[in-house]
Amino acid sequence: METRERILACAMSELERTGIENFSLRAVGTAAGLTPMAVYRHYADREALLTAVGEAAFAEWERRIARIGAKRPTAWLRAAGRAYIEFALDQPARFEACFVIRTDVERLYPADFAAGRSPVVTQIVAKIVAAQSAGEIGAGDSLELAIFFWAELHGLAMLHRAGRFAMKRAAFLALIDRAIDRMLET
Amino acid sequence: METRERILACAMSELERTGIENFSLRAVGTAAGLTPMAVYRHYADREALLTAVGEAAFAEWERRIARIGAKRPTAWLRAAGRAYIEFALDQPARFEACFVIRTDVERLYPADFAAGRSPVVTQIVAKIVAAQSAGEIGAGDSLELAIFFWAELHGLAMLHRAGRFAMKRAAFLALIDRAIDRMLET
DNA sequence: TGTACATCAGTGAACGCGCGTTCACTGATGTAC
DNA sequence: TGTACATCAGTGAACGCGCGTTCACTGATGTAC
Repeated sequence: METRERILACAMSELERTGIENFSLRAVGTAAGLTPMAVYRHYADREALLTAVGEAAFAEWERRIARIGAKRPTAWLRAAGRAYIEFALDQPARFEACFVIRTDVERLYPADFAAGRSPVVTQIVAKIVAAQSAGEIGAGDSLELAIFFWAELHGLAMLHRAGRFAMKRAAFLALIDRAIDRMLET
Repeated sequence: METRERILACAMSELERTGIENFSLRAVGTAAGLTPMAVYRHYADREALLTAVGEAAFAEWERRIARIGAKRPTAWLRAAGRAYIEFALDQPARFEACFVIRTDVERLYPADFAAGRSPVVTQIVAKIVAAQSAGEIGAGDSLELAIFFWAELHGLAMLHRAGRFAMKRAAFLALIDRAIDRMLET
């Protein structure tokens, strides 16, 4: 059904336009060239639509990670960190849907990650272990290092979203690179 | 004016109860034992009330920092990091008002911090410089180290808020302590 | 090939809700003479 | 000491708004015989 996907696409762009707190099912319908009520033909209600949006956003995030070509563990980690920030800068509402909003499907630290239920975190941990074996980064619980790595980037992204950085994009990305360098050099 | 302060106190607790996205001037008025309209006698509008709430929240944050007794720079930094997380855990809406919401008064990196316009960040930078002089932490741009320090804690707090940690308070605080240790040991 | 019927995407009016805000007002308290 | 008046905190009704959702419906398309 083509309409269903058009509604989803409009929902994504509405989300980027207005932010989650002003996300309106009616506006999505109108944006899709439909009566607001037609949306109900394809999604049970507002919440079902938001769930679909969240899943699509997460798929985009995983695509960004899959695109990373770097082979060396530290190079891969650098690229992944940068990808996280670029996702936050370029598609803030999708980023928010993935990493800021509470849902019922998010994976929990430490159990879900230790069990490999998050493909991305599992990759991060694997790269950290590989880098440790190669003596490129210091010792330490790899899962814990992964969450600290994630947290620092998440914090920088969130502070940026909160308007705390008066820097152009390039300067901010350079700052990010230095943050990653510092984390990996230990 | 006693009523004005009662309204502000009710606004704070309403904010903690409902979150910023459901914050309602009418509910505040009712909570204060007044007609919603009476609020207008004391605050120009919803936005003015929210601004007052933000200022009060920030004052509470500064009070938490002022309470730190530690003298050694690294001990002070540890205490400050822990205070940040405890603020986030104990008073999430106040934390959000201080560090998540965009306002027009937030200080910007790097200019405002370099100019000392944020008392807390200025203290953090001073402690980092002192710790560096004492050879307790490694070299590096002290302002940049301060923002990285802040960012990692902020990220951990935000991920916790997003429901990513399945840990009891004590275990989470222990994790925070290890994160701080790691940052300071470089 | 033509007719009868089922399916189903989309419509349009209407609902109740909570919101921020306005407005004219009441009624107690304080002040001036 | 008593009266007239101003001040001002608080009231209550009403406004318009956008929201999610319901409901009975229309009308095009596909299918069965």
